Amino acid sequence: MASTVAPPLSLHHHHPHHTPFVHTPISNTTKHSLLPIFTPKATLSLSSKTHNKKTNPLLQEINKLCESRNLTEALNFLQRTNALNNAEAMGVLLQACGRHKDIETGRKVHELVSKSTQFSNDFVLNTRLVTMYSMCGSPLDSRLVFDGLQRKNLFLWNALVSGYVRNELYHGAISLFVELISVTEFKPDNFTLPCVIKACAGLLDVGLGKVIHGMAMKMGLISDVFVGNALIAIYGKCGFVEDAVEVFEYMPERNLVSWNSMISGFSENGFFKECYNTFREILKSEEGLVPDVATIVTILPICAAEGEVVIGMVVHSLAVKLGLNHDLMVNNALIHMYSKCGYLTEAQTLFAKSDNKNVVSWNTVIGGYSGEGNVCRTFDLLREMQMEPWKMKVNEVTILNVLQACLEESEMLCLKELHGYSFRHGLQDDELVANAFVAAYAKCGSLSSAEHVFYGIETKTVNSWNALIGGHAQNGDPRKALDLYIQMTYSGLAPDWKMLSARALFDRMENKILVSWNAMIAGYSQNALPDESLNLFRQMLSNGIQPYEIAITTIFGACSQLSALRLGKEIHCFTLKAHLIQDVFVGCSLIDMYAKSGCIEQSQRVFDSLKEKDEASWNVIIAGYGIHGHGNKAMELFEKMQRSGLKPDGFTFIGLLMACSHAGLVTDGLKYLNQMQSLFGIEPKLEHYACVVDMLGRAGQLDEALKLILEMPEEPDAGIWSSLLSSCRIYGDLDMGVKVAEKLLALEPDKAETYVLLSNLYAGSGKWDDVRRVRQIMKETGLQKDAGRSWIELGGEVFSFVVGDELLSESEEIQDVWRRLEEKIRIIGYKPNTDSVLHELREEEKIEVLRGHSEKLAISFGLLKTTKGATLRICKNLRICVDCHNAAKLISKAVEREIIVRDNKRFHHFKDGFCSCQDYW
DNA sequence: ATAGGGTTAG
Repeated sequence: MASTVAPPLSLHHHHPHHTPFVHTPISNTTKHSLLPIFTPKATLSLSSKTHNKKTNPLLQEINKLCESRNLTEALNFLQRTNALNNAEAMGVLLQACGRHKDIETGRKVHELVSKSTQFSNDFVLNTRLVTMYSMCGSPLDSRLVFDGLQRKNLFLWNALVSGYVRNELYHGAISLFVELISVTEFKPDNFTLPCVIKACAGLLDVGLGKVIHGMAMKMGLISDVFVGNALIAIYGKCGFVEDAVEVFEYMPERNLVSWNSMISGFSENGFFKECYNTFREILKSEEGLVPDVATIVTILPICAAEGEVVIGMVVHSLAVKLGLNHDLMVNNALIHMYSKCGYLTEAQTLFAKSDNKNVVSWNTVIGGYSGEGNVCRTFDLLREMQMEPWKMKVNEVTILNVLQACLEESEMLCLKELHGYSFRHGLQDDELVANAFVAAYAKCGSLSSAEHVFYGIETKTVNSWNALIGGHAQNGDPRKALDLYIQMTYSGLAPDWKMLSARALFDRMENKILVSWNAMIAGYSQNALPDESLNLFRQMLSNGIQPYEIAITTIFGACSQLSALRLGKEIHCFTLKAHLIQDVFVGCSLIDMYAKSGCIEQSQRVFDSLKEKDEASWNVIIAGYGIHGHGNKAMELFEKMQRSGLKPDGFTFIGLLMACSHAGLVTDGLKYLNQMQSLFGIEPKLEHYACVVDMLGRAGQLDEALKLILEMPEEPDAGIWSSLLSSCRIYGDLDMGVKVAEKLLALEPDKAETYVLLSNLYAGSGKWDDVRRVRQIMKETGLQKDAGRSWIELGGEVFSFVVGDELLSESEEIQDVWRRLEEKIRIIGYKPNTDSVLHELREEEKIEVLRGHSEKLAISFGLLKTTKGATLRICKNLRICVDCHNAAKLISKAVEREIIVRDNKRFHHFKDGFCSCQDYW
C-alpha cells in the first residue's frame, strides 16, 4: 500500500494531463459583459400570501396535519369545515400527497377538484395535480390530468416534462419538449431547459444535450444557474469534462450546486485530484459557500476509491462540525469510505451507532466484509439484516455485494446458495445480478452454470456477453473440457469418477480438473479457446451489440494466450474503427497481446501512441520486455515511468523482477526486491519472491534461492518449490532436488509435473533405478505427463504438433524437410545434444527422439508453408530443450529466417545464428 | 405552481 498520504485538503499539484482544469475566479468585468444577461421574469410578490399562511388558522391546521403525515385526517378536516373550495388548502394537501407518495389521498383530492367547476380550469391546482402524480410515481396520471385540460400554460408543460424526467421517461420528456417548441405558442424557459437537459443526460445523449445548449445560448437562458448546472451535469456524466469546465468557467453566477456538479463530473471521469481541489475551493470560497449533504456525499466516495482515509477523516470531522453526519446518506458514505480504506472497525462502529439505517447502510457494511473475502461475516450480516424488526428488504446490490465474498474464495456452494436466494427474492433477473452470476460461475470454474444463466437472460447486454466470453477466455470451453475429461476417465485414469453423471462430473471438475489436469486442459484450450471466444465475439457483433472495451480486452487476452497474431491484428483494426483505441484498458491489452505474440516492437509502438498512460500501461510494457529477455530495456522503462510521475506498484515489480530473472540480472533483481520495501513501501508478496527465487535458481545460485525461500515472511507455495526443483534439475543438484521434491509432493501429491522433474533429475545423474521407481509411481497413480506440444499460426489457422507426431497428412513431407534442414545445419556446426533426452536409450535412438520434438516439426512445417524470408512464430507448452534451441539458432542462419519461439516462460528470437536470450533461459 | 448536484453495486 502507498505509504505516503497526501496532506489533507492542501492537495497535490495538477497532474500534467489535467492542467486545463484550473478554476479561475470569474472577473465580472471581462466575461460577463460578453454574454446575454438573463433576468428572471418572475418577481417576488408572494409576501402577502405567505403572511396569510402563517395567520390563517385553517391553513395552519392543514400544514400541521400534513407535516405529521396525517393526510386522510387533513382531507377529513377540510370536509368537516366546508373548506373544500379553499384552493390554497387543497394545493397544500396535494403537495403533501406528492411529498409523502400518498397517491390514494391524492386521487381523492383529484376527484374533488375535478368535480368543482371552480377548480377544473385552475392552472395552479392542476399544475399541483400533475406534480403530485409524478411524485407518486404515476406519470401516466399526470398525463391524463394534462390531456383533460382545455387550456394549458407553460407551468403545466414544465410540470409534465419534469414529471416525466423524474420517472425516467426520458424519451417521453424529449418528445413533449419537441411538441412544446413545434406546435404550441409557448417558448421553453429556464425551468424547461434543465429538465430537458437532464433527460438527455439520462439517455447519455450528449449530442442532443449540445443542441439544447445551443438553444439556451440563443434564447439568452445560458446565464441561468439551473441551466448551467444541468449542462455541467450532463457533460460530466457523458465524459465531456472539458465542456463542463467551460460551462462552469463562463457562468455569470454559480451556486453550491454548480460546485458540487463539478466535483461529481471530475469524479465520474477519474480526475480525483481536481475533485479535491474543487472541494478545497468551496471551503475557502469568498462567497462563503458551505458544503452541504450533496458535497459531502460526493467527495467521500472519491476518498474511498483512492484509499485516502486521511482526507476522508477530515471530511468526516467537517461533516460533524456542520451537523451533517446524522444524515443517512452522509453516514452511509462514511461507512463506505472507512470500509473501502480498510478501516472496518470504524465502519462497523458508525453502522452500529446509527439509529437510522436503510438497505444502503446494510449493503455497504456487507460490502466491506465481502470485499475482503470474509464469507462467514458476510452471510451472518445477511441473516441479521432480515431479522431487523422492520424487515429490511434486500435488493440487487445486496446480492452483488454478497456475491463478492463467494468469489474471493471460489465458494461454489455459497454461490449456489446465493443464487437460490436471489430467486426467492425475485432478484435473479436483474441485469447486473444475472451477469454477475454468469461471471462468478465462470470464475469458479462452472462454465455450464455460467452458460445456463447466460442463456436464461432475456435481454442480453454487452455485459452479459462479456461475462461469458470472459469465462471462456479464462477457463477454456467447458463442453469440450468435459468431453476430454470423460475420455480421460474411460482411459482408466480416475475410475472412481466413472459412475458419476456427466453433470456431477462437471461439478467435480471445478476442483479437480482445472487444478489437477490443468496442464492438459491448458494444452487443449490453447487450441480451442480463441476460436470459441471469437465465435462468441462475432455472434455478439451479428446480434447488433457493439463490444465495449471489456469485450475487446478479453479477446486480446485470448489472442495473447495463443500468440494468435493475425487475429489480434484483426481486432486491433476493429478497435481503430470503433474509436476505442485510446481507452487505457484496450491499449493495455493490445500492448500485452503484441508482446505475447512476439512483437515487442509493435507493443512499443502502441505504447508510444497512447495519449494517456496509466500504471497498467507501463507495467504491461515492462513485463513485455521482460518475457522477451530485454532486462535493461525493462529497467530503463522502470526509471522513465517514475520520471513521468507515476508510482510503481506491486505489478510493476513482478514484471521488473521477471525481466531481471530472464536476463540473468541477479544483482539488479536483488536490488529491486530490497528497494520495493525501503524505497517504495510495497510489501513484497509471494509472487515477487517467486520471481527472485526463479532468478537465483536460473543463475545457478541454488543455495541463495533456498535461503530466500526459508527467510521470506510468507509460506512458500508449490509454485516456488517447483521453480527451485526445476533449477536443481538444470544444475544437476540431486541432493537439494530430492528434498525439494519431497516438500513439493507433500503440498501437491497429484502433480505429474513434479514426478517428471524428479525423474529427469535422476536421469540427468544417471540414476536409472530411481528413474524407473518414479515412473512406476506415476503409472500406479495414473499420472501422465504433458506431451510436448507446439503451435504455429498460418493464415489465421492454428496448426498443432505433438512430440513424435505422425498423424499429420504432411508428416512425410515434414520429416523430409527436417532431414534436409539437419543436413544443412550440420555443415555449420550442428551436433545433436542428447543430454536432454532423459530416457534409457542408445545414442542413435536418442537422436531419433530429438528429431520428433514438436518445435522441430512446427519449424519444418512453417518453412514448408511460408514464403521465403517470412518470420516464423511458434508457441510451445513446455520449456524449449537445449537441442532444439541449438538447432533453431543454426536454422535461422542457414535459411535466413527469423524464428520466434514462445515457450511456457518466455520468448526466444532466433536470428542469424543467435538467440535473444543469449543462451540463458 | 414548474427547475439543477448527492450514498451501496457496475
